[in-house]
Amino acid sequence: MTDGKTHDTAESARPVFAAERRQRILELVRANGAVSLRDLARAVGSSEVTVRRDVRMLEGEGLLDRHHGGATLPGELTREPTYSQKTQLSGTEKAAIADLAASLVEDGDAIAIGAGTTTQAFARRLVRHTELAVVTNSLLVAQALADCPRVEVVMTGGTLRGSIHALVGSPAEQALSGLRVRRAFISGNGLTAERGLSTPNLQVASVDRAMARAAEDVVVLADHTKIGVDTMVQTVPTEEITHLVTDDDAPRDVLDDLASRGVRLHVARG
Amino acid sequence: MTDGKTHDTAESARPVFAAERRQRILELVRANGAVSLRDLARAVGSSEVTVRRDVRMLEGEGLLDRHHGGATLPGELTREPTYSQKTQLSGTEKAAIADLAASLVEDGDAIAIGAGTTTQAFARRLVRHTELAVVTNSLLVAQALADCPRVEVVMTGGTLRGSIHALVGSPAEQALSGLRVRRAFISGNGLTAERGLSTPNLQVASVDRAMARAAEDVVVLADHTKIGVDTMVQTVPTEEITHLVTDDDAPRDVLDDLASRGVRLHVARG
DNA sequence: CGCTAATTGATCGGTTTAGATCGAACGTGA
DNA sequence: TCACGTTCGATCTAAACCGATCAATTAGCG
Repeated sequence: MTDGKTHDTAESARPVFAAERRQRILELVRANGAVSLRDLARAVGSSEVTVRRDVRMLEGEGLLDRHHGGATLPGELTREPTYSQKTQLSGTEKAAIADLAASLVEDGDAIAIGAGTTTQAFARRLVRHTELAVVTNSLLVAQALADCPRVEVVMTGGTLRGSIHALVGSPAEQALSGLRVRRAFISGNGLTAERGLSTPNLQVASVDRAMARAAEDVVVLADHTKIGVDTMVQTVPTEEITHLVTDDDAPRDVLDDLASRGVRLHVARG
Repeated sequence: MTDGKTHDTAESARPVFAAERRQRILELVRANGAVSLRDLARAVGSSEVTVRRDVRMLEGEGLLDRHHGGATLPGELTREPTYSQKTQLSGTEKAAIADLAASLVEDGDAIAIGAGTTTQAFARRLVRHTELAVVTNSLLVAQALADCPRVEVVMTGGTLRGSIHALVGSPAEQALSGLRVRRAFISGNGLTAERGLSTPNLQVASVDRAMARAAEDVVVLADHTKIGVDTMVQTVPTEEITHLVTDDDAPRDVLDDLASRGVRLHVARG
C-alpha cells in the first residue's frame, strides 16, 4: 500500500515503475507458461534480486506460482493429494478385516463380492481357497482373482464407473437377478443401525441391492471410519445384514445397537 | 555459462522445473501403464538418479507404484511377473501399432475392443478422444480407460479367463449380440490370408466372432510375429476383415495376399 | 541545500537440487 | 542353486538458487 507510486497520474516522470515491471513479468509468464528467474531478470532489465522480490509479491496475490528456479502459472502443476488416500488410509485395518472376512468363506462356496477397496483386499485372501465360484461387478476384485485357477470368476456386465472401478447399470443388475449365491460380501460408505448400509451413488446402490437379494447371507465389510455414518442412498437395510466385519476402533454403541438387531459381529484387532 | 544472449526477448530455453518434470513423468506412466526408468530419464532429459528420486517422491504421494526397473500405475492393476515383456520385448512395435490404430478412431465413435496386450496398448491411446463409447470384454482395456471421464466403457459379462484377463462364455456373447458398433478392434494369435484371424482357445474365439458380427468394420491388430501364423480356431475370416494394422517386419507376401483379398493395410514403422 | 525515505543492486551464508560413484540387493538365466 | 548383470540405495560433490543484510542511488520535502 505504501510502496505504490506517489502520483496516480504518472505523467510527470518516466521511471520504470515497479508496477509496470511486474506487469511485464506477469505477461512473460503467461506467454511462456514457465520462465526462469534469470531470463525474467534479463527480459525486464533488472537484477535477479529485484525480480525475485516482484515474483514473491505476485505469488502473494495468487497471480503466479513460485518454484525453485523460476515462476509458472498458478494451478498449472497442481498435484492432487487426495487420490490414493483411500487405499493407504487404513491399510492395516483393511487387511485385518479382510483376513477375518475370509474365514467366513469355505471351499466350494458360491459368493458375490461388491465394489470397494476393502472388498478388493478381501478378494486377495481368497486365492488359497479351492473350488470357489465368485460373482462380482468390481474390476479390482476380478483382477485380484484372475491368476487363481481354482477360483471361477464371473463378472456382471454393465457400464464402467471409473471412480470405483466397478460395473453398474441394468446389465449388472439383471445379471445378478438370475443368480443365487450363499453369501454376498458388500462394502459401502456408511453403516448405521437405523438405516443400514448406504452409499452416495444411486447406480452403485442399485447394484449392491441386487447383489444382496441374490444372496442368502449378507456380509458387510466396513472399517471404523464408516460405522455410524449415513450417506445418501440406502443399499441394504439392517434387517437383511447377517454379518458385519469391522475393526476394533468402531464405536461400541453403534455395534451394540447393530447386534441387538440381529447382526452378527466380527471385530478384527487392528 | 553466461552465454551472450543476442536478444533479450524472453525467448530462451524453457526451464524445466522439478514439479513440471514430475508431472511429465506421471503423464508418461499414465499413458503407457509401465515405463522403465531409463526411458523415463531419456524422455524428460534428466539423469536416472534424478528420475529415481522423483519416482520415489511420487510413490510417497501414492500417485504411482515403483517396481524394479521402472514405475507403473498405482493399485497394481497390472500385476504381471514378466515386467520386461511389456516394456522392452516388443513394446515399441506394439506402441507403433497402437498409435496407428488409434488414428482409425474418431471422436463420437462407438467401438468394440477385444482382448490382448496389443489392444490394451491401443486402448491407452484413446484417452484423448472425447465422446467415445467402448464395448470390451477385456479387463485390461476397461482398466486402461477407467480414469477417462469422456469415454463411456461398457463391459460384457461372462466368466473370467485369467490367463488373458478377459470375459468369455455365453453372457459375453449375448451382450455383444444386442449391440452395434462402427468398428471392432480385435487381436488374435495368428493371421493368414487363407484362414483369417485365429486363436487357440474355443471360448475366446466365440467371443471374438460375436464382437466381429456386432461391428460394421473389423480392424485386426497384429504384430509381425502373428502374420502368417495359423492357430486352432478361426475367429474372423479374411473376407470380414476390413483393416489390418501391423508393423513393418511382417512378411510382405502374406500382406500382399491379404491386400488382394480386400484388407486395407496399415503398416506402422517399428 | 541538506535530510529522510524508498527502491534497487550486491554480497554472503544457508539450503535445495542434480549428477556421480560404490557397495548391496534384486532379478534372470544356466 | 548359483553366478552374473542390472538396478537400487546411500553418500558425496558441485552448482544453482534463495533469503537476508547492507550499500548506493534517487526522489521527495522541509
